[in-house]
Amino acid sequence: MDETAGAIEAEVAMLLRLAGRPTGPSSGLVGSLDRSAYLILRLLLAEHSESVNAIADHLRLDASTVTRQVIALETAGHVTRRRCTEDGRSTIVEPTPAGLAALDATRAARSVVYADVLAGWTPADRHALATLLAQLNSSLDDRARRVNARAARHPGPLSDA
Amino acid sequence: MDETAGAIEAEVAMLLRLAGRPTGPSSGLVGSLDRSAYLILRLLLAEHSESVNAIADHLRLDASTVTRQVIALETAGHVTRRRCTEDGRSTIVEPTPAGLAALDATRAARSVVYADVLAGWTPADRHALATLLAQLNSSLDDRARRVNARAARHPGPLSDA
DNA sequence: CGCTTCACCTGTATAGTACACACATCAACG
DNA sequence: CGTTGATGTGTGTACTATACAGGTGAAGCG
Repeated sequence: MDETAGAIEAEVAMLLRLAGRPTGPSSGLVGSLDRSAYLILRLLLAEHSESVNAIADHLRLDASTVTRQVIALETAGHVTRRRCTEDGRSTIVEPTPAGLAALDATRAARSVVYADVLAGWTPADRHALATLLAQLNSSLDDRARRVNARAARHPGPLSDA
Repeated sequence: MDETAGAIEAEVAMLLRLAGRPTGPSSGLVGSLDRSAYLILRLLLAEHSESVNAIADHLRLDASTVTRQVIALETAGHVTRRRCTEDGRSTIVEPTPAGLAALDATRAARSVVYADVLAGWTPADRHALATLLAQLNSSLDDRARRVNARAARHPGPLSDA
């Protein structure tokens, strides 16, 4: 019944290989933001400001990973960090104008790449793919949250396949 | 006109984050093949035997990376390596029965995960996603080959956006 | 106050990858 | 045949992105 599940899994695995190194010198994206910086700035564009923890939650990343990435973004001048006045434990991360400009440039560069990749596609197929990918991301995120919640209740080794 | 290109790019970037760590203890895929081993064995199942270079080409990986992964697979007993008798430079990689069994187990485990992820989907949407992902992979592969060919002719720094 | 929880940061480890280079082999040519 | 160049593989090294464990300081609760 779910032969499509296996097929989709296989395609995703291959997609990770093909699209998974979008940064690095051989990708044609030199000088732009790497994927994590890109996703963080996209989030900050939508939310204006977020704590490190909130970013980690949105991106399903470890907070320590986000800490380093945010520090790198700050060093690059793309975000500012400050202690939250209401809760001195939190760090508020906000994008700078330069960061938003870099986001825009990166988005434009990547759109060009994908416009090239999708050059032969019909508008209907493009639209369908965009919709289904969004749906897939939502489903993957749902599952990650379910698994996380279960792991928190049963801190033993995972065996959920 | 190609606003969908940007949307697809954004969804792919997010998908890479959500699906990109499928191995590791928190994925529920402990004990299975990692993604590269999985893709190599899938290729060997289809082709029966391949040289290191051929694998690298199929997977768009550096040959040195494939060398290491094939050695790891050999150590794990999942493939055999031998010098090609016709061309002593080439190494012929062949799957072992144990390797094919591991591939099957991994495929099953991953199918279960994706069956779970896709549980709420209509068959039509699943089918459409599988088809469009295959199409996307094909388009990405095409572009990678085009870019590669161009880089080989103009060995300077890339600037193709 | 003292204990616990929380948010963050730092240290360390790992996977996966590429690039530069070394080595062996083949192929072609004189 | 020996030299020369191309090709396939393997090795040394480095880098990125990530997670997990542990430390530090702030908040909150009794």
